Amino acid sequence: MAANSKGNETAPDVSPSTVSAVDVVVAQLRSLIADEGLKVGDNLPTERELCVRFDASRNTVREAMRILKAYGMVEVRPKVGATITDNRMARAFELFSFNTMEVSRKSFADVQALRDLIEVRSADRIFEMMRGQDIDELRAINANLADIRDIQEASEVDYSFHRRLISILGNNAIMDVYSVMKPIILRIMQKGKTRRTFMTETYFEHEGVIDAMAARDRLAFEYRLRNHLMVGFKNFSEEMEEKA
Amino acid sequence: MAANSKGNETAPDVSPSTVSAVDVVVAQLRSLIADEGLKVGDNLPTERELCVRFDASRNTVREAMRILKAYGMVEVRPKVGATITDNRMARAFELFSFNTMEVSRKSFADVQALRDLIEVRSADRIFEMMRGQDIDELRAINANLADIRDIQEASEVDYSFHRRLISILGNNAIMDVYSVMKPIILRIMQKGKTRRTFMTETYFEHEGVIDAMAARDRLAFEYRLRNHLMVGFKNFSEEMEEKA
DNA sequence: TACCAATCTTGGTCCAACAAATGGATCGAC
DNA sequence: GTCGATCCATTTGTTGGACCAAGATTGGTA
Repeated sequence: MAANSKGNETAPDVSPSTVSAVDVVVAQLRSLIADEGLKVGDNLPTERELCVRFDASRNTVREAMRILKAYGMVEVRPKVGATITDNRMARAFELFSFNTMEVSRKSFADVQALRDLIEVRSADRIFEMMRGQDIDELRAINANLADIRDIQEASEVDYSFHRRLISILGNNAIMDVYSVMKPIILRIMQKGKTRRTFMTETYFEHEGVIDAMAARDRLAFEYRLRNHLMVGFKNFSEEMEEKA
Repeated sequence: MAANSKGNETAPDVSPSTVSAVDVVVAQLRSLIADEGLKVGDNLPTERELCVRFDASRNTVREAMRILKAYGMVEVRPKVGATITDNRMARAFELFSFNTMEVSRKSFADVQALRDLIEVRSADRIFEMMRGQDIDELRAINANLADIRDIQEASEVDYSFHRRLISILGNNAIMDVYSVMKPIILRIMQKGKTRRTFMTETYFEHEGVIDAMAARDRLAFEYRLRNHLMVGFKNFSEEMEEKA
């Protein structure tokens, strides 16, 4: 058993002020997983065993475990222990499920600017890559806006439309970025809108974008798409104003 | 199947993880933030005050705080306390980055395309936002290429240059994306280059970009920067060919 | 063999204490 | 009076220990 410890092993180096014991344990746990070649489904040692192995108190180990749990890397069950999982994606979405805490205004603005970059400024490449099937599917997706039952569903359709649009680029990195931003994008879409707004304005704006694509009119595409994005952000800003 | 056990009737079903005390505190913290209308920058009560307010032990409060910290919702400093932040997007991207360890050739191409989008296609905004200090700092960073000792160090400087460049946009989402892509970007930069290449070609290409900024010549900026990115990727592609 | 109870294990929670860091107050010098 | 150094109190960081509840294990019994 680790006696008094406290002094810890002989490793005074590094800047100790910025590195907390919990962070060290987190790093050690990562190393442990990597070194042991642990895969999803395997179990970590018990908390008490980790204490002696890392020479840390149980509370410290538990706080480190909380971090891994929050990251969706492990799943802890009483009596069973910590099982390695890979729910990081789901966690990423949960980050924004805290509807109690509003996503900051700047976050919205930044995301919207990035969307403009991705969707509008790559218009040339979209036009270069797009096929007839892309346009057909976009129309099919947009048609779903007629049947939406609530805002939530509408924003999902809206998101699908834009996701399908950039999928034309065939760029996985961009798709990944879009996936991560999805929770925020959904919120932007929902802000200041009603079910009716989606079924009319949003629908027609999308149609306009598709029409521009079908006509291979790049300038119209850019103009309408950018305008569409701006409208969404304007709605959002107004609602923020009212709240304040 | 998992032994049902738990003869208890009418279990609240959903939320299988049983409501642990930590989860309760997390929920209470969320309510607290919402009810008090706390914004980014505000401070939460001290741990001990939260203990009495939520009737929980300090360990429980701390574990709950670890979760919020891991989610990028609060930032805790000794003596200062927990300050509300909104780094959730950065966390989301971090989580996501773990999945992209498998870097295929297409991944490189996709990342490079995204870099083109971010750096070159936002030239107008860069020119709109940039100040004299930005140019000075870019020159200072690029000057470091003269002292680099190895490829690793050189690529770090190279990355810093580009990161500083896009920081002019003042867009956190874009900065987060760039941070996530850093490992891949570094590999792209290192491919097909030598220490000498960095000290000569890369250095002068960067200087050319800075000169264009100083002269407020946007077309030259776009041309040189895009060319710079293409050169880097061309080197990379050639080395990939040889290896294959 | 099948079932059931006692026991062990393990995560969940709490407590008390000390260390380290830092913001703020106090006090002194110029 | 202003500035700076020093001291103090507060707060987070960490530790070790304790107990509990429930699942897992074991062993006994029918």
